[in-house]
Amino acid sequence: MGRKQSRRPTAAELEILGVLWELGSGTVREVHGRLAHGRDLGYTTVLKLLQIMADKGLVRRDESERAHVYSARIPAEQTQRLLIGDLVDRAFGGSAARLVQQALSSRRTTAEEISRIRQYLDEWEGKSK
Amino acid sequence: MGRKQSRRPTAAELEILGVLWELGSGTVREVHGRLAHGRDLGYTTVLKLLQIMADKGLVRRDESERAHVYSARIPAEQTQRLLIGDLVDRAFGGSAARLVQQALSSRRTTAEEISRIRQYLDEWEGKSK
DNA sequence: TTGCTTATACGAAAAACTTCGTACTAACTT
DNA sequence: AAGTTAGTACGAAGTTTTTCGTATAAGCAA
Repeated sequence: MGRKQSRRPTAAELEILGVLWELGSGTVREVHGRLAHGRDLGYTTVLKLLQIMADKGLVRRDESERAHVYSARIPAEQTQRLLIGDLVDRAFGGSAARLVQQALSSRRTTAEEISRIRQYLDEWEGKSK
Repeated sequence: MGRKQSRRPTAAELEILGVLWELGSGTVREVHGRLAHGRDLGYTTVLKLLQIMADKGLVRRDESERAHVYSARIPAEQTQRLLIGDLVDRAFGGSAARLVQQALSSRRTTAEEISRIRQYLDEWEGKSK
């Protein structure tokens, strides 16, 4: 039953959260469908993981239908911040700028994304001034 | 002996890599010194980890002196890209821009860092045009 | 009803990661 | 030489995470 949350989700948990953030909510079958695409991943594996996550408080479970419906209990943003903070501390010597630099150079980034990032920067500077 | 590399380093491995990236190279004692600061972390734990990492190909080992000297085999940048790619895929639906947005909003970012980021963006756009 | 399909529950094996103790050895020190 | 110090090697226990098999039950179909 509901334990404390707020610790970093594990790799597998994060994958599931990713699906739930995208879908909004989903049954085990739906989540499994997304995840087990090319991969060989058992149905009950996903089920068990979701049960564990429900226990930890990472997901909410709606049991009103036979096939339970799960949804993320923590908004994507909160978890993302946690993960970024972790990564910045552990791999980037605390510098967010360096992370951003690597993020830009490591991925194909569209012009549209670039301009969106500029927009964030503008907003950000506006706020802090 | 030398196995395939390029898989994601674990949490503990990343900590050690961080020290090695900073120092350039170091003995077990030196790495342990940095890591076991306030913490209670055994000397042989670090030794074993470095041995494992050498086996995996994550670090290079110079055995010419009695106290072996280790150094990271993979540059920080490459590992950072790997980690970011992973995170973007698993937690940001593939959008680097969203990661950047969160990075900016989740950390105290100095004006200097902001301008450095703008610089990257300029360079980036220059290159891709 | 009887059987088939599709669910959940849950124990527990398997795998991955972390930690350390003990054995052994080389190099100093006295 | 004998003892002490500082190092590596490595097995293995401890822990956490991941995976799945088997049991069971609900619902549907004939």
